[in-house]
Amino acid sequence: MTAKKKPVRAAPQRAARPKHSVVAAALIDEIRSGRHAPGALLPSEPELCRRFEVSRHTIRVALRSLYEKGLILSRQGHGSIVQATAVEPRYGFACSSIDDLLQYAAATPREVLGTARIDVDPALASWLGCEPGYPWWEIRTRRLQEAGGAAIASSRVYVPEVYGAAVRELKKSPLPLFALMEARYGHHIAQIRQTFSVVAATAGEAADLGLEAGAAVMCVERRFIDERGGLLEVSRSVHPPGAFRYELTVRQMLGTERP
Amino acid sequence: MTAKKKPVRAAPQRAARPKHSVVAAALIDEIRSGRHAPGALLPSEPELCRRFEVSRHTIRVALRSLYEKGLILSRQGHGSIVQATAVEPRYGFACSSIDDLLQYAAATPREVLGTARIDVDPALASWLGCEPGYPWWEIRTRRLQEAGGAAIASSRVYVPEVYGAAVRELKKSPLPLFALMEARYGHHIAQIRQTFSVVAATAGEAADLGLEAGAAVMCVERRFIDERGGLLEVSRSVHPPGAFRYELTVRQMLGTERP
DNA sequence: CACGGGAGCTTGTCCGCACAAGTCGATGCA
DNA sequence: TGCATCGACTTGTGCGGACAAGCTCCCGTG
Repeated sequence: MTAKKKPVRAAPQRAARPKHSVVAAALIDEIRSGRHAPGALLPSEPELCRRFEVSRHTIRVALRSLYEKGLILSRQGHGSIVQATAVEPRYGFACSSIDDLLQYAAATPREVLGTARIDVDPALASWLGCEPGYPWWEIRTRRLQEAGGAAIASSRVYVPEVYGAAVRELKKSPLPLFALMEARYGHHIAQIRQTFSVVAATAGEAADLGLEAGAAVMCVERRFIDERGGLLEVSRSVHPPGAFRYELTVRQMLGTERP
Repeated sequence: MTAKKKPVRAAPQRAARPKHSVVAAALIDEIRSGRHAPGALLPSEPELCRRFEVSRHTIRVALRSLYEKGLILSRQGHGSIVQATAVEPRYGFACSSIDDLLQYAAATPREVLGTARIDVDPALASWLGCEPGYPWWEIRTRRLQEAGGAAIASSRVYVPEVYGAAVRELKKSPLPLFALMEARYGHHIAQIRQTFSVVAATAGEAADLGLEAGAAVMCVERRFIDERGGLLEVSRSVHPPGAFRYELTVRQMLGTERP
């Protein structure tokens, strides 16, 4: 055995941090300290190479990390523009399907109690967030724990009249309405606003659920909005106590780095 | 003038797509078609170099794009593991502070009704999601619409005994408990699990809120978890009907590419 | 003065090479 | 059998170079 084996690592306390990480940290610090103001250009890549005495490749890896943190934005032929002064810890969640998001009880059977073409009066229009006077569809549905079992949801769903074909399909398909609209009209949902609250059930809702009028129920209002900001669907579902739980796990989102 | 100027661009109809983009598209297609199953390893980078006849740099740019789409995950010394078979539109939401997330009514005054050091019995332990037998703190608080006004929230907050200093500070500071814990102990919150449901108020909660026992209330349970998976705080807040609304806007998230 | 075009800058793409660091199975010794 | 070690293989880091593509400004031409 020669003595050379095991490089010995003379200075184990050295963090041995990659250069690009050191450069990125330095640039983040400079931005936070105001040396590079938002809207201004960062020094060019060749200049940063000279300053930090690293290759352009290393600089680019560092800049990508700044980009992923939302601090800069690079444009070919122009430069890297400072976007924000600090990288804040961001909390959020992501899911890959709308069903996850809505926590749809796909297993529970849905009953379509009725569909009606209605003209939106001012009161309804203000709740829907649309202009009054136009025709919409109103669909009343109910969900049961199992077929013939207890009701766990009573919903009123409103969609503009033009989506009538999707509404007519609703009785034959187990899919949720937004899925039918997406499939038939190609408008895909870009945004969903959900509100959770406890309210007193209306007479109709109480009847659907087998409760006395005015009983406290969980009310979930949802607005589905397409990529142009147009309202696709508005729904109000109420659930009796104990029948509905909404779970939301939010985690700190780290930048998605892959050097 | 010589004739050499303007490279003429013999085939302008060529899309001139970057090679890394072509490689990425090919790999995405292969994954979607099932040629690379989820959990399996992608061919190694040198092998992809040979297959596509490009440099390793180009392969790595392509793989990064797959990573950012959530399709693969690379581990040094091991390889690139297929995570998902298709790049789906992802929905999510993000906010930059926990306060936004909790929609804290920072304006409403908080009343600390009492703090107690308790030993966690098995029933409580199972609800908290911790081991029984250890001492915890239980804090009872109430929030009022305005000083002297109607109660809009009654909470039971549980934290491990070691955070006693933060608990004692609670009466003097208007900050929420998790903020005190973060400030004093440096454990920052990595994950929050929230559950919304309608339940019957317990006798104590009903008394806090001025309702009759068993009244239906909105119940929000929150678990604060640190980066090592440890439980920092568990809380259960109940709100009378109409006093609490939780709003959640979720939008389609586009991938963040920077080539 | 309007405008086209080029110089000179920027970032984007792409190639080559080399070594470090991490994983995992095979090997061989106890 | 159990375990330490080695080596083959993987991705990560870092260097050098070159050219393409895009943006701005400036200058000369009409």
